[in-house]
Amino acid sequence: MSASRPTILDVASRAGVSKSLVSLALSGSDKVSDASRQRIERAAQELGYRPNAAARSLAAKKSRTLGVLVLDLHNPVFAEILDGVQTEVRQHGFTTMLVSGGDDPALERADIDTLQQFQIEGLILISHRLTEAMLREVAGEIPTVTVTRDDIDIPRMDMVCNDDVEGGRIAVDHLVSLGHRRIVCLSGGDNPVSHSRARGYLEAMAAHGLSDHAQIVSGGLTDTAGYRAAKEALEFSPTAFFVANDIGAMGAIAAVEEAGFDVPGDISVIGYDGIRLAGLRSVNLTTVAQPLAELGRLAATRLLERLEKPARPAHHDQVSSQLVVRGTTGPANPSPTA
Amino acid sequence: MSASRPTILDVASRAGVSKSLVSLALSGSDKVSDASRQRIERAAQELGYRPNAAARSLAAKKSRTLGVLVLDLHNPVFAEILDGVQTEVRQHGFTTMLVSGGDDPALERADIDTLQQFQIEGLILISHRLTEAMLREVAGEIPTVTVTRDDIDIPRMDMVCNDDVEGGRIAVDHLVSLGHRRIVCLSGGDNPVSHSRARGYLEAMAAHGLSDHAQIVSGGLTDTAGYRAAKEALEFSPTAFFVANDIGAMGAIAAVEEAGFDVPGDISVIGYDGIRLAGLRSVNLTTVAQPLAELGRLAATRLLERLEKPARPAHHDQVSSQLVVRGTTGPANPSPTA
DNA sequence: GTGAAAGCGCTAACAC
DNA sequence: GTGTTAGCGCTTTCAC
Repeated sequence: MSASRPTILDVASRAGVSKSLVSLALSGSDKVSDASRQRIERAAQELGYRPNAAARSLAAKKSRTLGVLVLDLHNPVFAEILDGVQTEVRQHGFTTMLVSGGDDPALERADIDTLQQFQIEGLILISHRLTEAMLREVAGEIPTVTVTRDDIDIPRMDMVCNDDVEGGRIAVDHLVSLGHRRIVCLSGGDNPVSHSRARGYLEAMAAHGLSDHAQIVSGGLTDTAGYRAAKEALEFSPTAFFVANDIGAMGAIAAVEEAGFDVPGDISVIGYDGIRLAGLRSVNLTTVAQPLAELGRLAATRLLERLEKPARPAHHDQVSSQLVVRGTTGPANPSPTA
Repeated sequence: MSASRPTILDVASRAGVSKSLVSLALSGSDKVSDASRQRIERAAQELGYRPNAAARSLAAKKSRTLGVLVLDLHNPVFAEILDGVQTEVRQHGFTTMLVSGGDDPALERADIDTLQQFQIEGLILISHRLTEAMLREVAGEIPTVTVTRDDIDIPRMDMVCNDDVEGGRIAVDHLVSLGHRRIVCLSGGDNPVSHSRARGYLEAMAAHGLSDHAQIVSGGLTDTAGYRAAKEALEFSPTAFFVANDIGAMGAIAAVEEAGFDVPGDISVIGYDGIRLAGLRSVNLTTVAQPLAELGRLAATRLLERLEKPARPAHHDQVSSQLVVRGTTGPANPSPTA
């Protein structure tokens, strides 16, 4: 470890020019002669110079960095959305700073705080833990786009979402077409995504004249939550479960099989999200698939656009899901046995 | 969006003190009178003051931020390691900056570059894509600890690893104890983890006098890689697969079942990692489980220690895995039929 | 205890 | 084209 990192000044003196020329050259300005540019680039190269983002951001008053907050790194659905975000963001020469981890709103707010201290220029929220007040506060301070959350309408905040109500309907329609009537919804708990999906479920059940059978068991968006909810929901002797997300559905299947039922022989299970994992033959989960990478790409695009035009009205994008039929749903079994 | 964020100067004038006092007070110095401290804290509060990390890092020449590079966000194994990292890092008042995404060494090097520009004080590498030259370069510039990679010994670089050779042996011992002989290793490809695990496999096969049956098919560390490798390996008519990691094992199971075989009736499958997902009844994967969170915690600890004592000799920690028997391994079936 | 002053490494006018 | 000059918001001596 040498004395200390070389600065733009070291590069300047080595190249025999002033530090401003170095700055210009390194930022790709066209008002630098080729000769100088080359000398500067060589000097930087030889010195192993690396710009100091802190200084740059301080001076330029922009960091070219976007913050991303993610609900839960354990659920691969976020990695798939992030792929889309990254692709788009990189193309525009921005960097991305990722945080995750806080389980409650306050911790999550603290995570965003960290992001803000790093002078991020915009924020992508792939989470829904923030309270409305917090969200308003954040969105008021920094260009923000939410992914997967459309419950709170804030003037200049963009939202990109899947049509979760439609998705819920798609799931129910599929199940009903297979002859199911006692369809229980294992909801993902108290958050906008889950609410919408549950609403779609309710609407579709009603549309099929099945309101009497409609039954929602509230759980969460993790595997264990799905497991528990399914266990509890078994008492309604359902022939099918519509689970709020794929990971939860995997948990639900575990509970169903543990209780001695066959999937889909006795009970069908349909998930939501369309994570790659669900496509594995060993999982083979029927699901309502969102265009995950597209969701991420769109979010990044909207945010980048807003950085250009901060005042433009909010965009509310909605993408559509698609039913992917695999092995966990099948014809209704009128009297499943344990 | 108001004029512009309040700075330490705004806080100072509102509290009627100088900016240096504010700085002192906010960093918890004891040479500030209680009266001043309170006025300052109130002012900061009222203004919604948030420190500018860029300025702070520039002035203090330290960022209190650690960089973390992760191989693949799609594999939950990294989320579980990260949990351990985060827990430890937060306790010490440090922040963590996470990057991931580059598929090849150069891109990954670029990711680290980004991290360095943000003046991270230390680096946790949960990846193994970097070439030896790159790793030396990086480790020479910044305190670095690798997790999950112990192939390159660099003077002041700490390493925390699982004993993957032992893990490989554990897997084989388990399979052999079930009567398996034609055990094929679906390796994770050309990287240190996979090499060690494969070596453990080879050693154990030899120890059991099964060297003639030893067979390694090279794949990768993703579900699809496991799937493909298994498909290919079926030609050796194995009675068991030892797969380099859990996600790969899930892919392998898919291939096995797709070919009409039963797991574990015809072919047993054992994975490696011990991700939570593997414990789901619907997956129910027998595996060699690493203490994931502990791995992360240890890495963070070592790095934090090194920041204190930059020159101390490198620590090479090794943790042990544990066999977790679940439903994908069973007694050998002498003649599996499709 | 408290304030003044000198930078940290960089960008962005502005002169030349 | 190129150099000079002010800061960006903060920490940190060093006087008082």
